[in-house]
Amino acid sequence: MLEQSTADPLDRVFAALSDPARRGMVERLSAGPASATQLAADHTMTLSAVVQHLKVLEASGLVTSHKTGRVRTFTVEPEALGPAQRWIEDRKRAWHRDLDRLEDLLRQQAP
Amino acid sequence: MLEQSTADPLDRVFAALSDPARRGMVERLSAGPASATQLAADHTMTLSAVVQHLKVLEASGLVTSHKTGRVRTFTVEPEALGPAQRWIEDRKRAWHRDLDRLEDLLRQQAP
DNA sequence: GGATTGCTCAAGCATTCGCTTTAGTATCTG
DNA sequence: CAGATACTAAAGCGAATGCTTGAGCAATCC
Repeated sequence: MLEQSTADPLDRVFAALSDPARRGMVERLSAGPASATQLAADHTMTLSAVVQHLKVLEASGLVTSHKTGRVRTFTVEPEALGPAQRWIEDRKRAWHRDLDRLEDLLRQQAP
Repeated sequence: MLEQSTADPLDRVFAALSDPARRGMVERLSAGPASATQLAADHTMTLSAVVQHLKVLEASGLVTSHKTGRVRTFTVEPEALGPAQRWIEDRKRAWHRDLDRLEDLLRQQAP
């Protein structure tokens, strides 16, 4: 059994995106796949730290990776953004629905 | 001078959304404003804890609040979701752009 | 075969997070 | 005025985060 932790995938996606370094890596990867060392070149921190960030991204599903020889190549997985995007859109929709209902009430109250 | 911390607003919005309790509060507030105690009723944790979550949400700009008498009322601020939504959409766009470019290359290579 | 490269693993450490408990301070209610 | 109510502020604590350093190991280069 793969210990997949009980957390909502949304938790992991939003948490992954809350770090500027990780967002940077996703941005970089949206322009095409890259290796860990290539990704590390953009940052001042250790390769070790970069790899740890990449693990967080992979755990969230935002990127996948496969190893060929000694280099591990990372690819962005835009599908994983879907739930987050949908959650945000749902909030906006719900809010507008509420606004409209309020307007109706006001219109009835003071016609 | 208001000590506003140097973090990117995106950091704070995504971080705020990474907690299910806080997302729950935003969902609740999308249906209309509510007080701290009303919001606390939905959760098993202390009012104190709920208030701390609400502070995080307010610091991110996702909600605002104003106090009348002894009750503080919270309102959702859907505008604050804009940057996050845009960031996500930009990623998807960038990725598709890259895909298209790749297809072009393949088409040229093997016509 | 020996050095270099690209990553992996584990330990350690300071900081931040998510909570609780405790102790207030206004505000409203009877 | 005596509660009860609605929050506020602060201290404390265990767990999670974001790093670093150091040590290793397989793939590649000369």
